[in-house]
Amino acid sequence: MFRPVSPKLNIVLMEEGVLRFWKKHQIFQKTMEQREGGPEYVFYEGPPTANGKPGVHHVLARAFKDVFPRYKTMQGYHVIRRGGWDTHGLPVEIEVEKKLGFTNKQQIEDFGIARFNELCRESAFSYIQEWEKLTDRIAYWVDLDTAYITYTNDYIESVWWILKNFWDKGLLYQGFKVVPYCPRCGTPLSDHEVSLGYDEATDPSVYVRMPLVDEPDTALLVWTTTPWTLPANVAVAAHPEETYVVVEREMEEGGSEKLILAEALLEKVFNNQPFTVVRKMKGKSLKGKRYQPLFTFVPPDKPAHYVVMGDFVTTEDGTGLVHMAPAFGAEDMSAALEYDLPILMTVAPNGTFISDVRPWAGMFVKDADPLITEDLRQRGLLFRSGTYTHTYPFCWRCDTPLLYYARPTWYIRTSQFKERMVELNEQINWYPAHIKTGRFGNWLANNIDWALGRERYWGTPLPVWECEQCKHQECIGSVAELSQKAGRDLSGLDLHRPHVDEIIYSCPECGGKMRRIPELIDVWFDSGSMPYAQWHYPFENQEIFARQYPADYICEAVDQTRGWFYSLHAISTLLNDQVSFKNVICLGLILDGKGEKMSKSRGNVADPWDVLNKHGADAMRWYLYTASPPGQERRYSSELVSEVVRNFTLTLWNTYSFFVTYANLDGWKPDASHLPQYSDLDRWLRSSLHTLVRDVTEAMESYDVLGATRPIETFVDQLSNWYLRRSRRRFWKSESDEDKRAAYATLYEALVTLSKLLAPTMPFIAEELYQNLVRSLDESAPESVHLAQWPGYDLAVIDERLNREMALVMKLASVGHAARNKANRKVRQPLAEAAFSVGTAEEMRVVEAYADLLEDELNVKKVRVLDTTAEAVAYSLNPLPKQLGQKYGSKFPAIRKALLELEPETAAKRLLAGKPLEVVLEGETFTILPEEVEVRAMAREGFAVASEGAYLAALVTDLTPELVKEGLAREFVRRVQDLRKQADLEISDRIRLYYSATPLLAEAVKDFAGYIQAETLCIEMVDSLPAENLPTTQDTFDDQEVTIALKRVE
RNA sequence: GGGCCUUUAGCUCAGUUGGUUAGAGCGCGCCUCUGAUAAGGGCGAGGUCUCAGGUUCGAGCCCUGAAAGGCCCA
Repeated sequence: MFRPVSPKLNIVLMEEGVLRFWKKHQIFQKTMEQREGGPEYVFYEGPPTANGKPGVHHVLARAFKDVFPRYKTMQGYHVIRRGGWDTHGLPVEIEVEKKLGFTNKQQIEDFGIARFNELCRESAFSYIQEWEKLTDRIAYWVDLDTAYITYTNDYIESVWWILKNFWDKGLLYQGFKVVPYCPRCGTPLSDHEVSLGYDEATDPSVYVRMPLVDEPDTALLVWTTTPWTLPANVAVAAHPEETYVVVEREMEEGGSEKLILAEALLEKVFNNQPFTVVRKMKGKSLKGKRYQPLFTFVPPDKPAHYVVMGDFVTTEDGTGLVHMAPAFGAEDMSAALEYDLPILMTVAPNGTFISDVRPWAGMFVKDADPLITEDLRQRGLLFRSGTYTHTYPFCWRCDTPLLYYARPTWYIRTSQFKERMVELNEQINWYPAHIKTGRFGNWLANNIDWALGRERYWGTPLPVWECEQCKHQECIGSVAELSQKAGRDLSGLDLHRPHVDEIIYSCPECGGKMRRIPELIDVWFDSGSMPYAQWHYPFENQEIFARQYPADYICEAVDQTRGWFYSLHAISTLLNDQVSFKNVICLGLILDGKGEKMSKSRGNVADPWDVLNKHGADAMRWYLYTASPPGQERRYSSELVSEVVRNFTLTLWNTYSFFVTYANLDGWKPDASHLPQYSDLDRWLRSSLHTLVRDVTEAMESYDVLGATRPIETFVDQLSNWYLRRSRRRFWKSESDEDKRAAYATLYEALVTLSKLLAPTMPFIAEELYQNLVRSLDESAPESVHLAQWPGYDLAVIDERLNREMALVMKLASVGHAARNKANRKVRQPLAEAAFSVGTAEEMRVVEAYADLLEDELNVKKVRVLDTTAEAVAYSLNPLPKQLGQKYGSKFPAIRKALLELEPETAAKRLLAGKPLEVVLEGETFTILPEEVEVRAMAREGFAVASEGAYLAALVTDLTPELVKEGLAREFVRRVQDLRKQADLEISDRIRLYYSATPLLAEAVKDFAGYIQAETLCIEMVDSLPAENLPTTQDTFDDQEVTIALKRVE
């Protein structure tokens, strides 16, 4: 006996039961233990940070991460599914700062780095329980107990080892570069951090006059969106090849002036204001022209304030003359190096003006923009001011506008490995494929050195020590090495600030004091080090590492292209000269129901629990897998998930429930020793099933999640709405014959196979089915579907022709139903005949072969092929372009025309008889084969027909008295069945029927008594109403009245 | 300005190496079936496949250009 299954499914209760089962029997642990010794399948967890609540986008990533480890486990692979947590970095610091109400770094220093970092350590896991709960509920099987944590000493030590390796190869260097810099956080940002924070910004748009020294009343017209950089101006750049003009114009305040700008921008700058072009010249003739500085707060220590040449100057915006402040722009800085210009540093690291800039000293530079503009206006140097909206980078965490700012910082020479990174990327299988050469490939091809240093507190310290006196530098690659330098055992040392900073040793060169430099490293370097650091490699676990590197599979959202995907790839390339992951699914963003991006900052993050508590994890996962290709953006809402439940889960569940109900009634059990006598329908279902297994397996092998899920939906639909609907009678009939056993065996095989195919994607319902269908009968079977073997398929069972034939039969049934509808003949009324016309001789054979099935489905006494000679239909030919076009190319239109000009009746009959046609074109004879032309029947008037393409169904709708009575009997049965249901009878309960009916109906009931009794499990029919009070129904149909009562018989 | 992606029914999406009649689900209206079903079936309304060129006997699909939206980068 199978455990009885209600057709009503409470998904959430079912899933919670399965969760308890997994926990009680430690199934997850067993999936790892039982596969030990099997081939390794390597999965890397991209570590999230648990200092915020997990959202739907995390469910998306975790759902996709989960699929392949489960699939591979079922194939016998050993998959270590180690979790991981990213714990360092600004996101954590900022949360703590918020809690403490801090707004700048000095407050942290005052508070104490040790205390601050302790709070960071706690904060990093403030939502750990939420994460664990959600991970558990969605059945993302990842080992959180042994998860790697980036703040542990072991992890940090491995990172140090990697850095030391780079140091030894000369790949770490300290540079002075203009970097995107967050004045609030007081730290430069890496490029991938910058890329996280672009947003629309409205900045001032300021046109400034820079009067020439040697030409009275003539000024360079310069445009900028950052007035705050003007006090640091040292030069103006012009493009050597562009054409510049001197224009003369009247000033609003009286008098006239001459301005120099690029010719191409005249209209943009002056709009409709009048002006006269005085002179034209190439940009290079401006070279060296001196102008009066706008400000003199910081006196330059080198020659400055003249025109320089720059190829980077464009005539898209502005005036074609670019203001240069080397401290605040990368191009400005390179021009400064080229022309030996001074670098005026007017801004302090906290983003405020230094005291030399007297009027605005201490003011945040962006806040000073309007004051500076006003100052210029008052001095007559402002030509025009307005606003300019463009995309501008903001700090990805605190939203402060970034400044481009010259800072000393540490770099990794990744650009030296640009070509190699591009080459190695060729080995990676990207899903979707375009990321490889597109977004990721371009990013690698344009690689610039990795800005590694961070002037912060909570992170992996850069292990470089420097001598106070002689500036000698050393990189430390392990705790042991540091202990040896320090001359004491430091194995208990916390490798964070401020503790590491306290380790001071004497310089081997000069005996001075070696102190650690203040910088931390970019947190992305932490996560990119996880292949090594998660095992504390190379200090421990060298063998495990060898087996667990590189990864077979990783999966994250597309925003990790420049994040984790890059840091993994860069570190692996520089360290081992090989890839660190072989296959990667790169997920698209998740959007809300309106199609808008979900993000913490927008506050439209849907709570995954809303759906989990209502529709369950399986449905949520399934929706995410099937909604759209993984790389595409996808919309998400509770309504979309509920469709999954209605259309897929419940269909499957009810098929399962049906099977269990009837199998239990019949006491059926799988019997491997008995070979079933499969019917055509069974053979078709098995052929479809094995085709499905083949297709799903192939899709899984190529990381095609959509291909591994959508076909299952189609199969379940056909299983339920064709196989089962067509097979119901086989299960109902009272005798247990060969045919019935074959039906059970077929349905059982389908359900068990489905449970395995669904295990990686819908782990709950898969387990539920498996436990009842397999484990309840066979104690020796694997304990869980997730420990079972992935199903194989039998090519001998796959019958493509059968698949095609059944597709045709379903099509014909559909056309037949359409014909009934048109003729207004409900299905309960039997009809004498249905005749089909099909396109080819081969299809005619199919109609005959499946006549029984169609008769039953359409409730007609006879199904046959429409007679080509005797019956009143007309034919037309449809030359098939696919066949004929490919065969005859440009002659196809002429051949088509010739075919259509043939006498259709004669030609159609030849073709349907399987004989070729001949057409003559310009003296050339072409032989047209039957399979190259489709024959279409057309209905003549007066027939109950429906057609679709080449397929036509014609119904004989005349009713004999006998057919009418049979129809009435069916109506009667239906009323009885309704009554049984109302009376809450068991399916197998026997009944006694009492009825009273108008004469014609009464006659029909008597004539079809045997049929009625068999259908309704009635042991006796009484042609009168009972005295006692019994479940009763009364109804009128087809001009007949009836009252029915029933009594359950023990 | 550059790179990548997307654009097909009211909504969410399919659409095989190009094949003449572009599909499904949801929603809507009408009809129907049912002792597995929260369902199923049929019919209908709803499409200039974003636009313009080109290649081809034939283009939703290939090529060129444009537009709109998105993501990323300057």
